[in-house]
Amino acid sequence: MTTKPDHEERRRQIAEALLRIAATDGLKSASMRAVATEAGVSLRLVQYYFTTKEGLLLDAFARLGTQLQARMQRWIGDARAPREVVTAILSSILPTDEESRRITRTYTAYYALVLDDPEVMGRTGAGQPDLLEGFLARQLRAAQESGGIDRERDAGMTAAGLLAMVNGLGSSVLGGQRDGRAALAVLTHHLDELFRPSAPGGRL
Amino acid sequence: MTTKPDHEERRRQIAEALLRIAATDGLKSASMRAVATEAGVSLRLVQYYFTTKEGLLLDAFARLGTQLQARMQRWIGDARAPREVVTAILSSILPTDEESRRITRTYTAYYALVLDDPEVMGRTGAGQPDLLEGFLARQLRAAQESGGIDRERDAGMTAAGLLAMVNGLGSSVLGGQRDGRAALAVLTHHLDELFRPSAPGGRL
DNA sequence: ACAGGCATGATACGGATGTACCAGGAGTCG
DNA sequence: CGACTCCTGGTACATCCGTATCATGCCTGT
Repeated sequence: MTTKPDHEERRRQIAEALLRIAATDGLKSASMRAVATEAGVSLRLVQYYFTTKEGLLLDAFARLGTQLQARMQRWIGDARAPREVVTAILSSILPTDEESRRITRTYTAYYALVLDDPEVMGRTGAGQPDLLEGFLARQLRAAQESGGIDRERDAGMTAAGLLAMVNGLGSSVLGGQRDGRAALAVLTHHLDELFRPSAPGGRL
Repeated sequence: MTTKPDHEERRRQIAEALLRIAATDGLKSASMRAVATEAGVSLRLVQYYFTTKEGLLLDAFARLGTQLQARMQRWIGDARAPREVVTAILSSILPTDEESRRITRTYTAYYALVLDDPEVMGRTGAGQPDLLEGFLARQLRAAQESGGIDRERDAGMTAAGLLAMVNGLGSSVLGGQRDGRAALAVLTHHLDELFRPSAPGGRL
């Protein structure tokens, strides 16, 4: 078993243990020792593969981002119509099933962490939202081109608003204010509002 | 000075010290000792007035809620028209000035805390959002009555969406993705979108 | 086959935290 | 006047954390 454990594989194993703990007991419970136990390795091993705890946190965070991105891709699937793509993107973020609940929860934990240590994460995770918002805005503009959305809407503003709304809805679900279904209902309601069938003879 | 320090006054002094620390250095930096130092009292005093740390956290949280409510009342002022009330409520939450930034930041810290200890806060802070959402929905319905908003809109859904959006915008501001002005711009854009009977006039 | 280095285990160290304990001062009421 | 109760201070204790240190094994290259 000690034969060439493939550095990367070990790192993945440990980082995912961290994420597992963060999702269930919160990030503050993810001590080095707890991660080691969860991953089934010794404390020294965790220290070896990730010299410092910050290193471990950053690496795990990057993997979390990859997981979310993969989930989004999966939800988008082969959808090509802008409305479907937009719906898929936004719905995939909402904590409706166990996976998304786990991801959202962990993301929030990291968010709280970055608020306490404002400089720790430079743009490791800060660039993502802007990219996503830009992509979303482009999809909305495409929908405008094809007549699905009123052309007078500001795509950038709408994208920002939708993303913020989904984010807020996720928080409310995690906070127990409503469940995933209700959150999804709010989202789809607003998407229906946005993609309203334009009345014949001009917009209302 | 040792004469009847008025229990309540002392508690306020200490709890506000906790909030001050939470707003600047994060909740995790708000140790008993740090709070004591910030409040200018001895550690024993903090222990005396709030037996346990959880007691202190809960008390401070209640005061934070009061502060936010007071701010909202102040922003609403003497506004009576539904649109103005709605705008005031939502804008007051957004981290645009130092006070709201402090409040939002601290609220977020508590939110992260409650995610780790799901049972600690029963409904101490869980009832508030629902009440606010109900109030907001009622204002929206009033706006529909007076013709400010399309009568076919679902007021409940809209209220939930707006609140979630403001919440998400606040997070993005705290995360450094945009500043308070930009967040306010997104909000007002959506409010303009909502409150338009049929007249597409010039925008500001 | 042997040496060198990568990988792993056990444990120690300094610091911080929440809470408990002991001791004393001040005001009040018998 | 004396005792009792409410406050306040100083400090100790047990625990957990991240990290560092020492020692040892196994694989590989030559």
